[in-house]
Amino acid sequence: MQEQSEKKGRILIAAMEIFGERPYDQVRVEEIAERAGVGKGTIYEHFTSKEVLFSAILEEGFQDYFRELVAAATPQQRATDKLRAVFDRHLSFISRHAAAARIIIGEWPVTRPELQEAMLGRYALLTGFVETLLREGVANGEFRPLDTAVVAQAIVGMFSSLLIYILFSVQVQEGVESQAQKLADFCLLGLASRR
Amino acid sequence: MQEQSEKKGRILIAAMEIFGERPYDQVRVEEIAERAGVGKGTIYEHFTSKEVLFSAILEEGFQDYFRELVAAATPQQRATDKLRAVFDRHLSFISRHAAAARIIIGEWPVTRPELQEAMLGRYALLTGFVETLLREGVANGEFRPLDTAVVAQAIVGMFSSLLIYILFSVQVQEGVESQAQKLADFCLLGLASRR
DNA sequence: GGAAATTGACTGACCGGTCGGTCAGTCGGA
DNA sequence: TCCGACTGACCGACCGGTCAGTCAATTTCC
Repeated sequence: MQEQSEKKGRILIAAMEIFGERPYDQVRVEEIAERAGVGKGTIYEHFTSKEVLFSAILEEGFQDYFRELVAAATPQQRATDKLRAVFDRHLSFISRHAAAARIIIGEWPVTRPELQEAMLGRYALLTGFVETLLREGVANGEFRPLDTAVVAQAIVGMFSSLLIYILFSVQVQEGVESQAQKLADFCLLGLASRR
Repeated sequence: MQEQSEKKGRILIAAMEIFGERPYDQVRVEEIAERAGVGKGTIYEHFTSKEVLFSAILEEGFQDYFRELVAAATPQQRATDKLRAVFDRHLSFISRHAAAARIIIGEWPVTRPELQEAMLGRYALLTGFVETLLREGVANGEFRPLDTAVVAQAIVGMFSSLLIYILFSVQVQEGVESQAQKLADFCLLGLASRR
């Protein structure tokens, strides 16, 4: 039977959902198997351990996320627009993939030691990406001169505030889009070169 | 023996340290007992379960943190200075109490379901506090009119970026203080009322 | 002496990972 | 065309290790 990869996909999806719901130790492998409609043994056919499965999810989820952000920025001309588009896309991603987002973005500071290095690599990739946008803006005069590294980190930090907003719909009445736009506005004001 | 509370304190400290080092399930109660110089049973004299101990830490840690922020803001006159002082104090706190910070700030989006409500309460308290500073600034004209709720969340998000910076000393050469100052600058620029 | 505090050996639940068995599908030979 | 030996994906009952939490024994202090 050629279901192999199809089942592997189902396992990944189920695992993503469940790991997104509660922390690692509260997730039973058997439960993932059930949700994936698969025997427990089958999971070990594809992943050598629970932890390997978890880190596969992390990697896959992050790749999807990162790809989307990059794609959102690419078509734009001005750095300002790129940044705005990235904010939008970030928001859109976490709305569509709340579970994934919680894992790949929410776990930055908390990860298990074994995965820390990989996590930091991804974090650096993300801030690096934002930083290139900032540099671009500074280079062409859209933004004031600034410490791009620091601000890039700040922006990534704002991303996680949007994450929390989405996950828990913390107070605040209006829609989410306006939330993201306001964040972007606030951010861009801090960047703008005009006095 | 009246050591009760003294031992309880040692337990809390040890637990804080260890829970700060790695995730919940990788922490053995016995290990906490050892580090606290106490028998395992004694822990159960003070806390009915591992989870209760964990949530006690969360609460205690957050209270300390929050108190410090409030205290830092109080003596200042202008909202701008208050905000700056809060940034400083936040940084100072996470430098001094990395383990605690990792738990109380780093775990926002990831918490175990049972503790979620409490976590959200704390999160609301924190953003609420920042928001009052913003409102104050807006009221006396230091800041432009803005959606204080949104920006408050953004600022709390920036706090977590500083946390990651401290925890992992991600790239960036210069000292941490300047890091915090630059964040505050960036932030205040986005707030300033002057055109 | 004894009440209170402390302890750590012990127990039982729990769950990650294994492994022998099943069975659908394949294919060479009759 | 049919058969049956073979393959390997799939499964879930089971095993063994790991702790959280208990409690009888011990120590501490009055």
